[in-house]
Amino acid sequence: MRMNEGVEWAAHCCLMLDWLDAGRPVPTAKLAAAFEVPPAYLNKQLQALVRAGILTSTAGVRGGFQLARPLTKITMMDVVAAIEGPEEAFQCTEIRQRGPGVGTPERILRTPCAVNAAMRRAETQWRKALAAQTLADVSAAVTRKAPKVAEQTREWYETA
Amino acid sequence: MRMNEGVEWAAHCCLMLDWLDAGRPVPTAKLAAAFEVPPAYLNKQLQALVRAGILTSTAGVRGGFQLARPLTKITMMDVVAAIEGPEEAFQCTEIRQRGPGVGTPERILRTPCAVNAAMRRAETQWRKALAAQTLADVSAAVTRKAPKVAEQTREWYETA
DNA sequence: GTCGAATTACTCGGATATATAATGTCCGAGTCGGGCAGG
DNA sequence: CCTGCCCGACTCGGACATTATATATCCGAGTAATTCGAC
Repeated sequence: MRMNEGVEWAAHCCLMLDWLDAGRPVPTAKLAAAFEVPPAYLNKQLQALVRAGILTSTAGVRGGFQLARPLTKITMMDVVAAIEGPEEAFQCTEIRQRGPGVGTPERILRTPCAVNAAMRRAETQWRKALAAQTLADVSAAVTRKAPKVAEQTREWYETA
Repeated sequence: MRMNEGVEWAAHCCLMLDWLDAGRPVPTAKLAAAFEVPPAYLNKQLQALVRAGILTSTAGVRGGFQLARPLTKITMMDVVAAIEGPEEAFQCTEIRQRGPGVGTPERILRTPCAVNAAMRRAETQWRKALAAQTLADVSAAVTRKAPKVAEQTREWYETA
């Protein structure tokens, strides 16, 4: 069970877009250069963020990606869901009711699978923790340790 | 990010081993028949449970698998860790420090990655929720809805 | 009848294929900006 | 000098390879029960 690498990329890209505060779209190539990741593959992840409504995309010469809303309105859960999809990590296949059954199918279907319930309980905690943290919180944590990060990022962006 | 199907199998097998209360090892073939899953592949998952110290295995004619300790001493976290391995789902690759850097490497290495920290916080909640639930709890939840499950399971096992 | 050793069938365990998903690449459609001609 | 149109380059977007992981299978090593023979 490994999470897609794209989640990390997506989160960092959102932060960078906020720090740049470019006022205009930032192309994939710039972001890819900043993190040394394959541009085309990063583009694919950014597309997913657009579909999720986190970013907006602009085509054409000075095109690229922009934040669709402020970081305070984007949770870690939003980012993860955008890249990983909405489905749960644990997928109950109801093996309990297969085979030379224990109990009648009817009764089994009425009661939920306890293993599944336990898994969902844990996963709900995970999702709640992710939803409780906005990208603004994360950005603030970075700024606390490295106050000049936004300024330095802008500086690099304008020179490169 | 999908969890291995083997986790579901492993959890249900542990429950069944407890319900059977056979007093002797139960072979893979029986468990596989009960759930209609590929025997050889199930065997692989059970091996992982043995390596994790959740089950004990016995070779030979009347061999098979047994619980190494009571269900009260086995948490959902144990089962997940046995199948999925110990590593975290989110793996920080430190992309922030790659590329035409923002800030000096030295300073960056001193401060932890805030994105990673946020992810770990969520994942810790998940792990805590899993560790808080023992298989005994899960078994109790099943028994509450279907009190005869253990009896029926034994009955099936002895006839088949 | 009892004991012991060889045999045999059964089971685990890991090495080996196959299917599926994640990662990475490529090319076309669309669009914005700039250049150029005409007024 | 200003305005409108055309051209071209840039960017996104999705279709297409490639690699890694999960799923599934197979066969050998080892063991315990059973059988057979000897005492």
